[in-house]
Amino acid sequence: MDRRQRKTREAIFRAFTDLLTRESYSRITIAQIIQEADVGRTTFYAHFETKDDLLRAVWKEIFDHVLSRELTGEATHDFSHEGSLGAAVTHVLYHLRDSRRYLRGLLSEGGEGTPVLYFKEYMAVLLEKYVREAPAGVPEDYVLNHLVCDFVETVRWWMRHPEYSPEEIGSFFLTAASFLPDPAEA
Amino acid sequence: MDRRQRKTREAIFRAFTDLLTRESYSRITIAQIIQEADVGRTTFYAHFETKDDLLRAVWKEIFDHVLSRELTGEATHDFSHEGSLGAAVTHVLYHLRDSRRYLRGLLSEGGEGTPVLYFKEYMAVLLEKYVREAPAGVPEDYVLNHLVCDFVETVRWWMRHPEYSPEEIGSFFLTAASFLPDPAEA
DNA sequence: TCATTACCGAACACTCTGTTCGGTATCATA
DNA sequence: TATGATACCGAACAGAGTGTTCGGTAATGA
Repeated sequence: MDRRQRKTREAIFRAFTDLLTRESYSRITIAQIIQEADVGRTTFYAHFETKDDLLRAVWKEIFDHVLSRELTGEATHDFSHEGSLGAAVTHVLYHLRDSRRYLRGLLSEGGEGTPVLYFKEYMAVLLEKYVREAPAGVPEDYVLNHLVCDFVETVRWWMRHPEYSPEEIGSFFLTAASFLPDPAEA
Repeated sequence: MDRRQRKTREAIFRAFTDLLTRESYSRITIAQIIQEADVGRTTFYAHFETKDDLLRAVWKEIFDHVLSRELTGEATHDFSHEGSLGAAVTHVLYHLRDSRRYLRGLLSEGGEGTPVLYFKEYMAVLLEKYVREAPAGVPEDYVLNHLVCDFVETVRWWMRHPEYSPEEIGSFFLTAASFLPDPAEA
């Protein structure tokens, strides 16, 4: 990739995440981004089709990190329970904490606007395998949807209460969410 | 209230809810509303400050109905367990089903205006009193927030699966949500 | 060196919002 | 029935934002 392209792309990313620390996603304009990135309008649209496209790229980068845990040797957190739900959740939470600076701007929109959608898609894939047998009559996709939303909501709550550790937040989630294997038995 | 005002207001409401059956909230424009309502642009802004203001009014009307159950003698649904959580939830679900025609447009994707926010505010008030003691260490506002979001998410799921009855949906919610008194003991 | 390609910025067309203004129709009341 | 208040109308306007076009400049990599 051309060095110019790389630099421009990074400048846009940095500008966007910087803005997200101050403004919520929907309030950020392209004009703000290109001004902060010191990049021409045409250049922005050469890299991203829309603001939503840039958003998707940001989520992708976050979860590329999350999913490449075996590659990064940095044992920043506990892998002793590798494979268990608790470990998986905590792992994700650690990575999200690394992005907390701008994550708040992505999640602060009270509703279920676009910015949360990509997050949910990734989490659905991650949580799918941990769904235990649903109680009689409760549809399976209801359960998964329920879990994903619980997790997203937990993270959203966390952004408003950053004093808690990933482990604490993880335990809140596990305590709150039904339909999951008991942490002890997993 | 002036008859003209009443008619205009109702025309706008009807136009708005009609549009919500076809489009999601964020995609609806003022131009569409006034065209559908056959009302002048100036007139719209004489009644509502913004589109969000109209949204709030719609939610208010829904919950005015929900909260005035003792006034309406119509026993459209079961009040035998009046006061219990199960009855309260089912009651709300019945009323929401009456609005299901346009409710979907309010809950699906939402977007910038965060149409779900007002819904959550009303539900927070309704569910507050049913929160049981949270497990040790789990903050109380986390629990309430968790509950409200579970309910909203349940309704959202319902809109995509309208074949279920209010009672069934209610039981899904009660089964899924922790932090609630056991239906039997409430 | 040199063709390629990224970048630049100004201008443009388009959509949507919310306001202003002068004029018309309808209401409530005396 | 006369009259003042007020709701409504439409056209026009300012302002903000999006996404595109185009001719020119500069960096890249082979």
